[in-house]
Amino acid sequence: MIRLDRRDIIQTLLIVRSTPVQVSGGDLQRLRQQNTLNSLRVLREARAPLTLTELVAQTGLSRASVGDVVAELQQRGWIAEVDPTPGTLGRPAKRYRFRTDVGHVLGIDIGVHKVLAVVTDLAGRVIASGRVAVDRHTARHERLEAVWRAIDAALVAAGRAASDLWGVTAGSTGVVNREGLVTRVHDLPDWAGVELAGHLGQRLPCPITIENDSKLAALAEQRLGVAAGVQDLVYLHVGRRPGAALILNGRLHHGFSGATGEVGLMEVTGWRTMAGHLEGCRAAVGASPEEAARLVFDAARAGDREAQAAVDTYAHHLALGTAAMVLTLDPELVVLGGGFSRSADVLLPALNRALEPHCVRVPDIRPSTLGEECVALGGACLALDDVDERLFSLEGAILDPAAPQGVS
Amino acid sequence: MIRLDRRDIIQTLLIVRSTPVQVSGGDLQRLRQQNTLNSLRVLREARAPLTLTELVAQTGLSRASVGDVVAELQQRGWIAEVDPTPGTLGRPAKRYRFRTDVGHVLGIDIGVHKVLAVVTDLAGRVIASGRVAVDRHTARHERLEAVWRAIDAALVAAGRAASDLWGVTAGSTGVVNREGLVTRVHDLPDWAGVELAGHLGQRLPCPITIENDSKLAALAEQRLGVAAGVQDLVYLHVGRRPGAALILNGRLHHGFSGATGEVGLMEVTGWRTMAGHLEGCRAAVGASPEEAARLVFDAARAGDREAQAAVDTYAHHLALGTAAMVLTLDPELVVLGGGFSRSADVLLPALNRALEPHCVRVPDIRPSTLGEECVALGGACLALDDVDERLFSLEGAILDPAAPQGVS
DNA sequence: GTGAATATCTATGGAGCCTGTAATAAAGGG
DNA sequence: CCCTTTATTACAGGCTCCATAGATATTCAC
Repeated sequence: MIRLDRRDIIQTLLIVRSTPVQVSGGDLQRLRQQNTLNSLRVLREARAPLTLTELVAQTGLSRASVGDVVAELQQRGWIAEVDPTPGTLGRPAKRYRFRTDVGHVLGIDIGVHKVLAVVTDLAGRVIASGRVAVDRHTARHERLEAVWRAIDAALVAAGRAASDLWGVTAGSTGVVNREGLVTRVHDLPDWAGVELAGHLGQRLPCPITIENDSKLAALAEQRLGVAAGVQDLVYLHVGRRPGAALILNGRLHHGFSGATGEVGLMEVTGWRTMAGHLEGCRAAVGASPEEAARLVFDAARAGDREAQAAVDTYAHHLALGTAAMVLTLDPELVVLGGGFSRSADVLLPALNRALEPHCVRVPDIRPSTLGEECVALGGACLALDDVDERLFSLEGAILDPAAPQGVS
Repeated sequence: MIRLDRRDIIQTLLIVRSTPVQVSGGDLQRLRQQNTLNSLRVLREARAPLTLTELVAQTGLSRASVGDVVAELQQRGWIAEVDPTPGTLGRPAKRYRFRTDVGHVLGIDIGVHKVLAVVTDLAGRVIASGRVAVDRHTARHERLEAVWRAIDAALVAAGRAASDLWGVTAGSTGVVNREGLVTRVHDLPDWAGVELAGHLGQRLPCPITIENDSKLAALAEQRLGVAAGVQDLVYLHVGRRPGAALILNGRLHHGFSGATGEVGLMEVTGWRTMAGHLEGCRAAVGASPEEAARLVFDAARAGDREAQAAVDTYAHHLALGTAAMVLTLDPELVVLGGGFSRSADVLLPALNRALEPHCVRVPDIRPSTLGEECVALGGACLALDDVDERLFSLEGAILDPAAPQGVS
């Protein structure tokens, strides 16, 4: 993850405070700015366009002030007037809505088999996407070329230019450190050390964040998927090489060097070799490694005893690493994502049974509801988080939607 | 973790919240309140008393406004004037300091062998403490009685009454859930299910929080001890029954049911029985279980091969559980606390060696610098955090130090 | 000891923002 | 066409902040 913000550590005589000093009072114009941003936020989070009266109720300001604020927001282009709804008693009130189309963000999934770029508006709605197929043997420069093709396709389909983007987040396999550098990769031999942020920055004039793909998938599930609103969760990527990502206290946990959720590196868990139990099954004979697992899950579902035993063995090993994380973190929820989660109807009960003996309280386990776009969507979520922070912080407030890139 | 505040409950019954959305702008008086709190915070976190000019520089307000604000704060009793420092050029400026003595908090450690209560001022300085010895066989009501004796002793020594307390946090062994109930205890047979918050609330008219003891120790290390300022850390309680607590993103991680850091429950780690490797040593023959470990560490330090092997075995098991947490969370630091940490000179290198093969990056490991008061100190820290939140949030701002319990 | 230099404090005027109230405008129903 | 209901507009009043200028207190140089 890039964008290292080093908060000052304020020391009192004895105590190191957890909350840094933030100056947020001040000028009268500051107050107006705060009220403006507050109104904008209320409008942004409302499901439907709001009338001034509704806005008055929700912001606590007087009608006159809200009127002023709304006029300024409209003039600056942040909000738009909507046709008043007829059929109400009395004089119909003007309605205003947040203009979700004044800015866009880009989420990119740079995977082993595909590159996917999605363009969303400020509400997180997907406007368009671009997809380019690659494979394990695609060289680094070709993969980077594919990234640009996917981005261009998505932008063209969305009818937008790179200058319309307010933020970009790309997800990559491998460990991504605080500086946005990909430090360790298993799947792609020449991918380690790639300078993604710098590369993308050559043509994308906005803040760029690089993050691990599983982490972005976890974020997507927490924002848009099956874990909506859950504060503490473990995202389990189940596939040939399982992995994990954590949402703690509602935020993505990045770790000191980016290497979180790597419990599978411990030999006792058997995560490195556990897929072999599935591939060695009779039900998988002759199939490619990618297809083997699905065949075995299908066979297990159909009642094949050997396949069921293989699934149980796989689940047993998966449970070892999962239990370590669950016992450490006591999350509310475990989300099953990744390729094998499509066979969650077979895998989930097996995992539940295997976790039982280890855990004090087996958390709720749910299969992912997002498809293979989850990483790109999570990238868009993270970029939108960043936009939000810039937009609603008084310090770096974006006053004019025309030039949002000007951070701080 | 609980926050018992009867006034809160009454208000909730009476007041129907009109605005679900959090409002933070608003009135002109609100702006003044914000500026006042801001100035108070700057004064509170300054190392030395400040002049008006310095305050002007740090708050960004004009001299006139700061003058007003300071006059009000002084009149309300939050700050005090200090004798001007002579020897400066020009007219000497008045200096003001935050009055750390207007409020106090209480941190309580309800342990197996002792009950310790510390009274601190608002800067976290320990004013007085009270200590009562108990043991494993002390019955529940006797232990609760001991808690009151420790509290009373600390209050008497501090020259304060219960009504002077702005917050109380008690640390207890066992798992403490979100409601503040002690749900699972190993050491004390009749302690599970004790209603600590309700019990303490009978005579302490302020917000009361109950938390697990290791968690409070971790917090103390992050605020006052060896981990000052570290955002992500694993606190390892090494003793006959090892445990762990986590600070993530600068905050105590409580977990969904409070059972975090329980990786030792997995049989493969061997945490439940690993102390036996030390106690079985020749160096420990005849010693009580409490003393055995220290004797073995001493022998290992002196060169006893058998003792060194026992320490290595202990460290090997400790490393298994620690590696699971480190690989999961990728913390910046691991803090060694608990009884055995006094022999950190022997244990720490052994643990480091044992972690090496498991971890990608072995985090920094440091022994605790706080003594056995760490749990009570951590309690005071948590209570102070809560005071801070009430003090500096606009919603529940404490306007008058005379009656701080009245939140909002 | 006296005056210059420096920095703080005190007081006043002006501007901006929010609030509340009264008057005006716009729709639907009878 | 008039009445009811609701939204908008206009204006006075109060509060807070800022800028400026003059008064005050201390140190330093001679």
